[in-house]
Amino acid sequence: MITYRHDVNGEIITVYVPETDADLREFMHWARNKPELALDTETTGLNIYADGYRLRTVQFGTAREAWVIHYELRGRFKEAADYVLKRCPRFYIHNAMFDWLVLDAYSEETLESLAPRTVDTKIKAILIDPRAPEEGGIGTALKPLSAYYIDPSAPDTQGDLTAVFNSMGLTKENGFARIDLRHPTYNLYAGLDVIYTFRLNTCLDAEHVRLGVRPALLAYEHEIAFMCAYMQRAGLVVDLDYVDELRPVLRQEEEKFAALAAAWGVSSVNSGAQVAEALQAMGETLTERTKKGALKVDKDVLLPLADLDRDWERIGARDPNPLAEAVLRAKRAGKWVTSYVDKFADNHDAAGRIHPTLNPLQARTGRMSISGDFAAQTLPGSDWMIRRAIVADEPSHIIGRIDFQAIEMRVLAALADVRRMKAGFCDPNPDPSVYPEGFDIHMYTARLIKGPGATKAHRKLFKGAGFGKVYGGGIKTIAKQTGASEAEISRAVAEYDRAFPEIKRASSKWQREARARGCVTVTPTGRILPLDRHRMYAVVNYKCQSTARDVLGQAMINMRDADLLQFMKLPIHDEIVFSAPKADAKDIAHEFEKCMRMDLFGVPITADADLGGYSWGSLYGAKV
DNA sequence: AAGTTCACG
DNA sequence: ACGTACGTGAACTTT
Repeated sequence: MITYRHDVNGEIITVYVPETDADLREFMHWARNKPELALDTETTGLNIYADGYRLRTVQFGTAREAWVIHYELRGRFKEAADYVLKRCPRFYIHNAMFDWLVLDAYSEETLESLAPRTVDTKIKAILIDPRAPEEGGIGTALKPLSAYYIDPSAPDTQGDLTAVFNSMGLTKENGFARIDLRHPTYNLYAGLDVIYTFRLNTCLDAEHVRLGVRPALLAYEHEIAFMCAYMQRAGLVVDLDYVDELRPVLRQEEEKFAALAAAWGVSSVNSGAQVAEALQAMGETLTERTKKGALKVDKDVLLPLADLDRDWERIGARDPNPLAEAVLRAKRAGKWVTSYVDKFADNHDAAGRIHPTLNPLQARTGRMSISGDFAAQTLPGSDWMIRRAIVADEPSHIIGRIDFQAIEMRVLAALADVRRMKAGFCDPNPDPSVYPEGFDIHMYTARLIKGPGATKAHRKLFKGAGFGKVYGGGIKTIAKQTGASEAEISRAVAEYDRAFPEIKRASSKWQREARARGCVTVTPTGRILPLDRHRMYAVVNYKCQSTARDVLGQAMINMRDADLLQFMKLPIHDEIVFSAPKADAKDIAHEFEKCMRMDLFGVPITADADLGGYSWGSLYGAKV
C-alpha cells in the first residue's frame, strides 16, 4: 500500500492507495459501516461520451482519511470500488452531476441509484453565494471553497496538477488522460479532494443554519440536478446526413461573401478594425463607439448601412452598402458553420447523439445554462436551418415544446403585487375580438394607457417600456432597443409608471431591504441573491428572473412526478423541449401543460404546447 | 487574456 | 440627487 500524509488545517491526514488484494480488503473493511463518505472520480477528461474515454480512479474519504482506488486497473480494483459504491448509504460529492454521469457510463452504478444517496456540496455552496471570485464571491469550485472554509493554504489541486503536466511535457488537455496512474502528486491530490469535500460539507451545513437556507430548497435543487443529469445522459439525436448537406452550403455562402469583402481590402470579416477602415474609405460615417473607444461595426451598425431591417428585409431608405451586406452575410454563415454545424458533426457519440452540458444553477440568479458540446440554448431561432439538424429520439417521435406565456411579466405582477396587471392576468374571459390569440399583457397595457383605440405600434412601445422596467433600463437604452425616439419612450415610461405604480414602489422597497441585509435579496423560494452595490436597481430583474427559474423548476418537479421525464429533452428558461411518440404526442403535451400551469401569489401561470414534426426545426418553419 | 461580436431567453 | 437594460456561451482578432 502506498500512503501519503498531508497537513490539512493543522491536522495530518492520510491518503491510501491500495496495490494488492489485501490492501483492497482493508479498504472495503474501512468503508464497511461508514454511514457517509465523500466521493470523487478522476477521468481522462470532461467529454464523458467521447471515444476512448476512461474512468481512471474513484476516491472515497472522510475528514482525515482518503482512499484512491485505481479503477482503471479493472479486476479487483474495480470490484472493490463497485462494492463500496453500491453499499454506502450517503455520498458527498462536489459537482455531483459530472461524477454521476461518469459512474453511470463507466461503472456498475447508475444515475438512478446514486442520485438519491447524494449530497452535492457545490449546490450547498451556490445556495450561500452563487458568485465567482471575479464577481466578488467566494467561488463555487472546490479550491476557493476549501481555502475559504477549511484551510487558507489549501492547495490548488487542479492548477498544481496542470503545472505537473507541463513539467512532464503534457498539457492541461491531455494530462488527465496520460499521467501515470501511480504519479504521487496525482494520487495525493485525488485523495485530498475527497477529504476537503467531506470537511466542506460540515462547514456549509453550519452556514446554511446561520443564514436560514431552507432544507426544502436544497432537496429541490438535488431533484432538479438529477433531472438535468438524466437529460444530459439521454442527449439529442443529430441528423448527420442533413449536417453533411448543410456544411458545404454554409461554407460556400461564407466564402462567396468573404471574397466580396476582400475586394474592399477586408481580408478578415471578423476584424472590426479592417471593416471600419474599409467602410470609412467608401465614404460611410461611423459614429458609434465600443466601450474601449474603437469604432463599432456590429450588426446594429451594419444592418442599416446595408439597408436591411432586423429581419434582414430590405428597408428602401438608402443605397445598400455592398461591403456592409457582404460582411454581415459572411459572418453569419461563418458563425453558423463553426458554432453549430461543425460542433454537431464533431461532438456526437457513437449512437449519433449529442450531449448538452446542463448547468442547473449557473447564473447568479439561479438560472440554468447549457454549454459544452451542444450549447442548445443559443441556436438561431430566426431561421430553421440549424435546428433542423436536431431530430426526435425515434423516427416515430415528434419534437414539441411547451412554453410559459410572458412568464417574467407574470412574476413581476405577482411579486410586486401590481394591481391592474394582476387584474388583466386574472381575467378568465379576455375579449376574443381584442385578443384573438389569447390574453396579451402588452396589448392590455397599451389599452389601459391609450384606451380602446390602442394600436399594434402602441403595443410595441409599451412592450419595450415593460421590458425596460424588468431589466432596469434607462430611457436611452430602451429607445435604442425599440427604435423609438427618446421623447416617445420617456413619455411611455411615465405613462407606464402611472398605470403600474407598484413596480417603482417595490423596487425601492426591495433595494432598501437588500441594503439592510448586506446587499442581498431573498426570493420567495429562499434563494439568496447578492446584488452589486452600484447596481442595486437590478433587484427587480434578479427577483423576477430567479423566481421565473423556480417556476420552471417547480414545473419540472411536477413533470417527473407525472412520469414525463422520459420525454424531456431540454429546459430553455421558459420552455421545455420534448420528444414523444407521434401517436400520443397530443396527450403528452397536454400533461406537460398541466405540469406548467400554476398559481403564483394570485397570478395564473399559463403554458402552451406547440407540436412539431421530426426535427426541432419544424417548430421554426422547416418542412420536416 | 482582453475585447468585440453574435447567438439565445 | 441622479441614473444605470438583466442573465448566459462561444468564436475570433488583437495584444
